Amino acid sequence: MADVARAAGVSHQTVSRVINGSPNIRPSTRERVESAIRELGYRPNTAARALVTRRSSTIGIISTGSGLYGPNSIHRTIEDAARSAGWFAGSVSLATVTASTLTDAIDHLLRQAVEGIVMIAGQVEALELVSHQDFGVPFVVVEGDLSKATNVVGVDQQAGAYAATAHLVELGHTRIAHVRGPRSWTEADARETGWRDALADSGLAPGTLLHGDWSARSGYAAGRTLVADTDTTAVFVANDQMAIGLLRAYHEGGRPAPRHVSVVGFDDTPEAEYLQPPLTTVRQDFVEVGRRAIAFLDAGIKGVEPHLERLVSPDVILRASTARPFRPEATA
Amino acid sequence: MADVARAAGVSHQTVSRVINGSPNIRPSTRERVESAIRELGYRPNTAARALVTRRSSTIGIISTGSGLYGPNSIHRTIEDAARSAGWFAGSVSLATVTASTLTDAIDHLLRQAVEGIVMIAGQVEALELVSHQDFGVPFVVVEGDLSKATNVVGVDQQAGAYAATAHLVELGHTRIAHVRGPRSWTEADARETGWRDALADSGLAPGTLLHGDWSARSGYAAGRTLVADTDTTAVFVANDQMAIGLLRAYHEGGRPAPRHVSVVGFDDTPEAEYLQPPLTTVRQDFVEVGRRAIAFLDAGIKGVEPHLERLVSPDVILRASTARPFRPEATA
DNA sequence: TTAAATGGTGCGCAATGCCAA
DNA sequence: ATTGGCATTGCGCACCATTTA
Repeated sequence: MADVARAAGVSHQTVSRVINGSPNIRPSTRERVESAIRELGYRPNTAARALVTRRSSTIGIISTGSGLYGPNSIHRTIEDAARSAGWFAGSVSLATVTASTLTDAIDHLLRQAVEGIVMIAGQVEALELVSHQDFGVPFVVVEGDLSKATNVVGVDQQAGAYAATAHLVELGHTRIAHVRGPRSWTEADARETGWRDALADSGLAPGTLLHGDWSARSGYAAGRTLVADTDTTAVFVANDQMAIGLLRAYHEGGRPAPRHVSVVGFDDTPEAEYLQPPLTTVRQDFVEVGRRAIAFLDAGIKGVEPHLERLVSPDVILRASTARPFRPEATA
Repeated sequence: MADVARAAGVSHQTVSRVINGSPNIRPSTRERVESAIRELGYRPNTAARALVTRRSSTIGIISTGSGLYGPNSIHRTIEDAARSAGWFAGSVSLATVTASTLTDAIDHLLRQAVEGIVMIAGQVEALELVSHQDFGVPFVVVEGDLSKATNVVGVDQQAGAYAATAHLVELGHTRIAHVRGPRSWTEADARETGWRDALADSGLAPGTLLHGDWSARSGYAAGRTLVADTDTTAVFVANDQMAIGLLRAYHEGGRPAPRHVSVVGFDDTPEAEYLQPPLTTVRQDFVEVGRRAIAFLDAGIKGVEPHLERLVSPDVILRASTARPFRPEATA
């Protein structure tokens, strides 16, 4: 900075003013300083600035559930939203979520003096661990459960599940099963609740409930079980990956969708449209979720109230994996 | 730090020595200082340290091709490897790669005084843009082309494609088509070359070559074209997502795999095993790629020669989407 | 006594904010 | 209304002083 000041014939202080857009600078001076900056290829030293301002302009992102479509997509959009808002985003991806890995991750970020943390996690353990602590910086949880933590931003899972189930009901299905996500995920709980509520509101009894782990493998296992139950004519699966496995199990079992079973997924992964059959699923607007996560964090850091809804509403995307129930007696 | 020194009854210098693991500290003193650190919840100020050491301990990751399985997976493993190696990883995800978005991204990172940059990009434009410049910090390209840039780490795409094609040849296929990735991606080029070489080495003429864009949609389009050509009995598809679309097109066309066509993908996404039929594909060891990327960056930063292979060898995973060619005349 | 081990002092890193010119 | 000077931020290093074997 001293070099720039010398080149422009001003004090280093004036250079600082130009950089920070102070209003009280004569245009000619500003011009001189700016051209000196350009010529010298000068870049302000972030460390020095952080030291004196006590602001790092950095936020941390903790992401869990790597490999899954949803968390991954959200991670990207949050990074992007952070950069647009002028933050430097540092991230930590956790393969497994335990008290110790999570604590380490938070510690890693806090050491870097992040001004806020966004955690993408739906596991109950993670939520409980962070909700009882104060890290000294704003903390926003994405895809968690509103009832389990305070600063949550995400998609209205329950509404999405409700709409997906309602779609199956409208088609005329009366025995609608659900393959849910793992026990410890709040999203899995919310989707199950949506399914349950939609059935109750239609006067239907809950169908079979099976547990998966989000993987195609577990969806396949669930499908193997369900395919034997010919009373069940529709399945709401908690994510697209499991739906892939389930579709295959039904196909193998000689009862392919949508003729023998209607299937709805959740996520709308890019390939959902090209599965056999194309998958009816629930689309979540991850870009909007990312934007809101950063908006909430921003508000927390600035200490103001954010005026934004916490939950984004998802949409059901209709495709060929759902149809009216097949009634052998009707066609016979 | 002054507080810690006071609490432990030593000078701030001694505290600094303890934190940085200086050998010349009496165990009892070290113990006193450490407990003071714990009690006060003291965390060294990264900015101050960076200022004086002129080292940020931060590296930058630029990732392109978000949404694709490969780049996403690699991103995670690099982040993880970086943290294990003591680096703070900041990342920038680029939705589109142009000279300006890439320059912005690099600038964003350089402003944070990153000590090195890892770029996950296979697009020729990106490689060309960075290979003619010196950013003042080590720069490693992941998944690029060894011939296009110097510091490249990745999977041996060509070998993987060669093995995949050779597998089809061994099964007895003689007309083997290829659905490649977009024109501007070096990985797409390498996979095409591997396909071409394997055919040439077997004395076979190249089959039909179609271009896709990595999406299931484009694979579906390619499949619609290929399914009409009954001479082609096998297709090597440059990634699993396109293979999904292609499988569907063949299914719709009444020529399902593996009976009428053998299909090999590339990536081994988690759901590949549960497609209809389960997809034979090429698995890449992303964890190893991430580790090596950081190892190379580390070496570059320390100014030493890395003693590691740049390319990781992939494996062909055999599943049900490939089989011996179907010969109507033989069964008739 | 010498040599090794340990602790203390003050400066400088690169920026910003306040106050004075 | 502009511009400059001085103090300040938290830490590490060079250097010096002191204790211990």
